[in-house]
Amino acid sequence: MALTPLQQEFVLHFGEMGSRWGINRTVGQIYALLFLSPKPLNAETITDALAISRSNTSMGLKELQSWNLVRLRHFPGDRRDYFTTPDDLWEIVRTLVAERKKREIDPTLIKLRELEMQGSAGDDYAEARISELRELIEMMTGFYDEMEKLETERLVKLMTLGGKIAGLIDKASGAFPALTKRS
Amino acid sequence: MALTPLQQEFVLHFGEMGSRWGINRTVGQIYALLFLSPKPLNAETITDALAISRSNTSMGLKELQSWNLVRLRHFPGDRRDYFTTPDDLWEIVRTLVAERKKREIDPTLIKLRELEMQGSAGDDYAEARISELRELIEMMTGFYDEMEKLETERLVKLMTLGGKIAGLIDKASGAFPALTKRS
DNA sequence: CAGAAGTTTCAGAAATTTCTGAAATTAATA
DNA sequence: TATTAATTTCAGAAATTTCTGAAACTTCTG
Repeated sequence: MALTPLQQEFVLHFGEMGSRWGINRTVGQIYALLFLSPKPLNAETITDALAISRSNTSMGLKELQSWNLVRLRHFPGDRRDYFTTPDDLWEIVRTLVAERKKREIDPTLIKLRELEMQGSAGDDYAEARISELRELIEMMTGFYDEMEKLETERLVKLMTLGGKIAGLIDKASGAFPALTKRS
Repeated sequence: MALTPLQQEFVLHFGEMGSRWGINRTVGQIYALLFLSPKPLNAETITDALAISRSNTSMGLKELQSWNLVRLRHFPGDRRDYFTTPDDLWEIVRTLVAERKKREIDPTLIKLRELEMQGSAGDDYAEARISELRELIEMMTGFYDEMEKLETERLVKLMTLGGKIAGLIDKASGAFPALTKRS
């Protein structure tokens, strides 16, 4: 399968960005290719579209599956595995955020709680800083949990409220005088 | 400077997480050390606390400076550079998010716009997908820009609104019947 | 200006990650 | 059950990233 110039450039960009996103070039390219493909692709097709080894494709797909970023499909009379990305971009974003939280935040939250439990015998500053950090992360992950629960439609509304957000917050929480415009 | 067991474990954890966060072990460790230190530290002190080479410390600090994650301090009669992290954790989070956006999102947004400009001659599906992705990222970065503008106090309120958020959104945007409880 | 103190640069060494080809494994079909 | 097709595993090769020590540079001080 030869790539169109548009696909080509998109795929190469995702490959290059891969390292900044915590995945490798191949994984980025495979994902990009699937993302732009209207039909599910099998490993063989991916291998030759990207000019990589068959084993590299296999590992890349395994990695993408561990991120829940691809869906497996089958066709009657063909026993090869075919892969796609979800049509719904919001679903993709939700997965991406959930997985990054799991890998980048949760382990640290666990570690911070551990460190607080075991105490510190006189290292008061460090203990306070760790505890403050743990609280902040808990607040943010709590907020994330709420966002996660919202239907896409509400999420879109929230995101497009623009300048109205500040006022809303104030109304919802009994505005703190110093923050309101009048007085 | 010998580390307390608490500092030690925190520093090692941040070192290990470094690779998942897109920085290297040393950079993670230096940051962790500064974060827990009540006083600014100079390069020499960092070097021996972490048992790394002086040049590695220099590179790590440079990297942290490029992320705007450390502040430079000086003391009278001492011409060495001393480094700290901000006391305010919210400031740290804001910086972190801004820098990650700059490195992980902005280049892709630019690339997507480029690809849309140059068109595609018949690759309709890819073109539609790219355009949809670009729109979604624009919506999210627009929302980020709004959040970014909020004072920390309002941000905290928003994050701790809990279950009230859905109702708020509905009220603010003339609730969509299908989403409200009544009817 | 000469020397000392502090910092950065940089080429190569060390470590780590990614990728490949070959072999092994799994599963379907004859 | 033997054969074929598809996929995975894995040891080592290749590429990349990180780290170090030595040299270069910068800035201050006597």
